Amino acid sequence: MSEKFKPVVTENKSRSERIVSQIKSLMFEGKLKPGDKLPPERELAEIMNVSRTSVREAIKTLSAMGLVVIRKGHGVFVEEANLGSVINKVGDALILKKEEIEQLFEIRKVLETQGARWAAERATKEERLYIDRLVSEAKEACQQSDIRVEVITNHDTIFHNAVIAASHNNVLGMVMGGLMEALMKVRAKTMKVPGRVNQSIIDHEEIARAIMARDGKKASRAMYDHIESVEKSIIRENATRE
Amino acid sequence: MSEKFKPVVTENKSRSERIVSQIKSLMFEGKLKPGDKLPPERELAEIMNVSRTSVREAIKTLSAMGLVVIRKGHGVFVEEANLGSVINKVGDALILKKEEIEQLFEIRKVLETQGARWAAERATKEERLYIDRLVSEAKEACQQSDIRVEVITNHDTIFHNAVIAASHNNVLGMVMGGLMEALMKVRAKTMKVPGRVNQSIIDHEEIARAIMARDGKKASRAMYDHIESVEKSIIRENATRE
DNA sequence: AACTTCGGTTGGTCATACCACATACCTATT
DNA sequence: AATAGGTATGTGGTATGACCAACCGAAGTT
Repeated sequence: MSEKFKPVVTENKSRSERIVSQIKSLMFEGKLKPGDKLPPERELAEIMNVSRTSVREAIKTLSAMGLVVIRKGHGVFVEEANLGSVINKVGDALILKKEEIEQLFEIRKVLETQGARWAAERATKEERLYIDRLVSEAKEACQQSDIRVEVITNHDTIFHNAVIAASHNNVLGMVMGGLMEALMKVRAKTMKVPGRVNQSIIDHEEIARAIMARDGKKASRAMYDHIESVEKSIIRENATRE
Repeated sequence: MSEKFKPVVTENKSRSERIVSQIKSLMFEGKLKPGDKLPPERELAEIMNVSRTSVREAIKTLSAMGLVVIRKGHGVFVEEANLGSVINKVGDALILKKEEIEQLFEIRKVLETQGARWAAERATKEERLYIDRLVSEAKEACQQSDIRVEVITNHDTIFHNAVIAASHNNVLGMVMGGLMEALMKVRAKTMKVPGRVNQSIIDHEEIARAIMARDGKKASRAMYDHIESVEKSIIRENATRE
């Protein structure tokens, strides 16, 4: 039999894919709003006339895309499909090759530098005070002898997030969130470099001062220096192993 | 029973999740490179001592994240991890709020401006010539009367991608790919604004000239002006509706 | 030589059973 | 009556085993 007798409309989509687009459509049309609970898998399978397997695979896909959240024993719930939820998932998917770490820092220098500038220019009084307090607390905590690395790492994350938040650009926060998550594995090690902790605190102090003074240019510059300093530590660390 | 008697290591991960991170680790360590073929599902299930179901759900997740591509009758193959693929799949359901669009453009100004600068400084001769040729072609195509909007929109995407690619920072490419995907829907409309097409071509020409001349500062500035010009068109368009 | 056929590999779907977690309700002990 | 404990039920998670559908390549046919 020759080629041309094959069915014309192939309908290439698999069943689970069709379920995915169907549910996405419902969300787009507003018939499924954030917070809504999807019918149980078994029920959904019956309604759509497919096996539970297919339904599960569809839901698994939607979950990986961040459009729904699965809660064992409760059900499947619709998530808000905003830029954030999507980009946040990106961190999971991002795998950093060693040569990409350098490029990531290039981006950080650009984005966080600008973020610090915006923070200095736009932060409310509360935000500025909060940032300042963060640094003070870290400085104190740092003087205790039994200080653990996790605490500092944690502070570092909070500090950077606070600055980004004060920049009043949510998209920036989302992007940085994704990138930092990807960098996490690498960064945990960084703080162990001798002197790194103290240097970071000093750097943060400088940045905070600039933001308090609402000096965008200075904040930007301080952030740049800080990131470059951290970068050198990480690159050096990573060069030793492998 | 008091809190402290709970098991210390909860190991919350489900089996499929564990398989996902296991495979991701292999990719991170370079033991699975793009193009590599994963063992068949049945085999994988046996190796890992789990059911085929779990393996399939794991692969489904990896696929949704864009880390692998599934080819029926062939097998599962490792893909290069790019941020765009994730967002790409969410596509229709993504809704950009107006304020997010503004913030997105703020980020674009920062990132693409820097990207243009890097492109001017780092592009190879071939890359520079390619960018230049792109603009020439678009200019010609633009003079035809029966020119369709899609063609120009397409050129615009290709041009911006080419500049980013010439910046020699892959991470930047991934981030921008994701962001632009999110902006797509909005942008398709922009080109319909009277005069927008011609203005874009002129802008691109200016950027290309600066890159050809390896003038980072000029390229950066030209890109900034271009994006700001596009932004105004989009904001104006979007303000009219809703 | 060109085409067809067929068997094996691999992902896709189905049906069923059972496990693990969460909640609400009910029971029995105090 | 108050509370600890169990139990029924609803929900997602996993395991089997069977079969379907796309693909490839080798063997067979014209």
